[in-house]
Amino acid sequence: MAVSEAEAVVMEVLWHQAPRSAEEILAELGPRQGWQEGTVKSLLNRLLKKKAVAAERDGRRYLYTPLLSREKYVSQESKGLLDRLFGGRVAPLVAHFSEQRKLSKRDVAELKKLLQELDDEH
Amino acid sequence: MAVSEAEAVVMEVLWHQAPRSAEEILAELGPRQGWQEGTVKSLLNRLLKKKAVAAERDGRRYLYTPLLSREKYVSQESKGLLDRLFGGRVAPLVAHFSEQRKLSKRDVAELKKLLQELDDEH
DNA sequence: GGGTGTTGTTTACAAACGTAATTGGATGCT
DNA sequence: AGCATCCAATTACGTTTGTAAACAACACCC
Repeated sequence: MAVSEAEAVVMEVLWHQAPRSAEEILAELGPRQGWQEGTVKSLLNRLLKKKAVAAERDGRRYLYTPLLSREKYVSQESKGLLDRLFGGRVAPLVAHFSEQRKLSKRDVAELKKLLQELDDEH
Repeated sequence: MAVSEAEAVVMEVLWHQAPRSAEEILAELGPRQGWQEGTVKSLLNRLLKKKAVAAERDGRRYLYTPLLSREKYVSQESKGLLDRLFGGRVAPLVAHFSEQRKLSKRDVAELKKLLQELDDEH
């Protein structure tokens, strides 16, 4: 089953560092998202049910670890958008951002380097 | 309010050609999506409520036209993904696809051309 | 050993979504 | 005028999502 947007926020915390307790996650997300304890607990349980995280007992509490990798999640999301909106092709996506003036100097430089490196792998 | 995924499928039909009647839309989506008449009608009504399409009477029926442009929709969706997953920057997105081997020869060629043209506008 | 705190589990509830059936109003046929 | 037909509008219903409160289990202190 799909990881929802709010759930993904919790995943980000775990991708950044794991394993972590619910309390630690709340400490980070409470302020940032204005979430209550119950909210984080619920999201963690849904993620457990979806097999996106694992819980390992640590005394009175649990420590949570991602089972779904960020790479995999990002791939799914990105491919979804690419397929739905750009016919599955990357160049039109970039062209879109270019037209929207969303390409920074830095982006352009990095893209050139990337393409260069692709060439170099002969 | 946000246009949902199923609603976006209807929008695609209208972006491709408009104005169109509910019947025409159903003729296209019924087979492709396995949707019943009521489904398409409901989606059209939700899109009306969200001001994403307009309806103009044509005798006994309505003709629907997009109010939300595809450009705008694509921009919102793309920016959302970019911000959520790639820190709002394009180069990491492309790098991701590159790592996933999702860059075709054609993509690479087009990207080079695009970057070239960006340079040319001095 | 009974209250108190701490952490996890279950339940709640409104909004959005996917999917559709039902109802209702206008049009036309007989 | 009465009935069938064709659309659109309303209502329905199960699921997912966002957000959280209520409840339960266990450990600790006095």
